[in-house]
Amino acid sequence: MSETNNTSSNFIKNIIKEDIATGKHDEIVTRFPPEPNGYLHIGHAKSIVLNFEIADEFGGKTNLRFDDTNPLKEDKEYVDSIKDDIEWLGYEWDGLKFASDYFEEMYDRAVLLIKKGLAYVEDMSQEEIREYRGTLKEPGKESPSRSRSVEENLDLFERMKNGEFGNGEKVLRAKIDMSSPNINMRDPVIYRISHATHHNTGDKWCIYPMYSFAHPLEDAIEGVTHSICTLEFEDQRPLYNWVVENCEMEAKPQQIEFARLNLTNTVMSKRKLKQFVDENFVDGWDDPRMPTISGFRRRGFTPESIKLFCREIGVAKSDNTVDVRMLEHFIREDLKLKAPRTMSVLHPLKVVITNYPEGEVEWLDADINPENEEMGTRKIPFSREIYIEKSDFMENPPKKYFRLFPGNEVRLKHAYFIKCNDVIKDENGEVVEIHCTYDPETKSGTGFTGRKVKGTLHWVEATNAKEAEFRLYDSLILDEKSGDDFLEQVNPKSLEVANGFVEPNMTEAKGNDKFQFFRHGYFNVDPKDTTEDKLVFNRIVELKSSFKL
RNA sequence: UGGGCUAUAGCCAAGUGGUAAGGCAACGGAUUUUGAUUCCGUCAUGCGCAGGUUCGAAUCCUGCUAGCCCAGCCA
Repeated sequence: MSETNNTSSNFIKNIIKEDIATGKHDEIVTRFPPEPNGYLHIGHAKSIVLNFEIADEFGGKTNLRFDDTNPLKEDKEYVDSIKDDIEWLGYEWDGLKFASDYFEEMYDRAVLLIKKGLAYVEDMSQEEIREYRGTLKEPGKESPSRSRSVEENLDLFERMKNGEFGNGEKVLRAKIDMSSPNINMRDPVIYRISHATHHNTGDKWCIYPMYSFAHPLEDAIEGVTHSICTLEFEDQRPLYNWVVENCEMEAKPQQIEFARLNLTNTVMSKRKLKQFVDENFVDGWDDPRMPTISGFRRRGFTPESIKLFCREIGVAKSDNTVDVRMLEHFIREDLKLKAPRTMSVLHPLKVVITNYPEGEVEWLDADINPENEEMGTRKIPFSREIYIEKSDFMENPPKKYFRLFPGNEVRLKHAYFIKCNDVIKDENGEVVEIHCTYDPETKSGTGFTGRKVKGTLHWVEATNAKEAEFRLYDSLILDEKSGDDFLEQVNPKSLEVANGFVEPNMTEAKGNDKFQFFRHGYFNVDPKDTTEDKLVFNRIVELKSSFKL
């Protein structure tokens, strides 16, 4: 993966370089630690790219570790989707781990803490614990349970494990400092009782470790050298270090926090995305409008484009909102040389070429990608009747309109010049057909230079055209400044469905094939809804355009 | 004075005492059988603000200001 080394440095790489230079570590170990309670999104991709490529760059390892310490929220379905998404991005993890693999050891470490007088079983209710915790500005109070003997704590904790108590009756707390200015240090809960079936360990356990206790242990057990997480965990770092230290872990992983990704016109929280799914604003977690990895995949984004984007946005500690147009830039960039060019008409308008012989069809040569000649050529039919784009004709055009209008001549891509002579309208005055004449002298490829035209139009020959559905996407969210009422910011026009035509050879297209439709943009064959008789195309991104009507 | 963190262009971001990289966006112009691509050019006398140290400060010091995070038996 040598493509990873062309990006500028960031503060995390600088820390690692320093750690290698000083001999603190010989080998770098990172991990990507998702909780299997939802689908991965583009923000996770930033973390995946960071963790995997940093280890790769410095010759280390990266584990995929599921942080499955809360059976109420987690599910194997998510484990599978997460693995799929990471593989699709093109990364291979070194170890496949589960926090639940370490439940036994975590339990032992908790017992160690109790023996050292650094943890105790709490009798108080959740409400009481909260009251005793104090507030942001006032210190907390010590619980009566805090002074329990080691023996009693040991006994109680074992009975917790054995299922003698119901949910919420007891918790295990670390004994740290109830008056700490950092609330995380005010005797945090490290084990709770939850009589629930775990996707991995079944009913073996009814007590589960909390994140703040489990995570540092998991990292230390795996020998993770740099535990990279997001900014909201910064306040937990003292607790993280406390756990590693007092549980007498051999490895001393270092937690480093970076700012999570925000995108304009996008919501990124799992809660909100889940709401879109549950309330049917979208078609599911992989709806092409969703910022999930699976949504981008179905939309037609390539792994490479997402990785290029993640490398380019950088890694820092300041809150940020990246312009989604930057992501769009990288998919255009990636597909430019890869995607075959083809012509499609999304909103058809029939054109009759009155001086072209009836019943005759000629097959024209067309290059598949003018920027990548190795892709070769294709044949496209041409005849007396074709379809052009509705927006490529105006009866009364404004200045600088280069397309078709009465009396004007334009080029049909790969074919001939045509000139508009007549406009046919229906009873409502709507244009339904255009009559043109063509000039045989102007055939593409013959080197005709007799006269010039300003516009070149795409088109599809009518009798051989294949019907297709086009899904034209716009952002799901109109304005990124959205609070709890973000549903009010939902774009009612995030999806427009058009029914039109594609070239006849497109019948061979398969799910996830990507094309550039001339003058429209890049499209992906929808892998779910495309059938033998109906092609469905998802618009990945439009071509840039300086044209304004 | 609860604690933690952040501040460099419209948006990201490098920069770690030697005179503001790069990308996106935008705007000019050339080429163009995609109003695309490509190419060329423009875009911070300035680094949240105010002082100070220094021959020299985005970088060091002092004091402010603004924004984000923290009171789950979630992660």
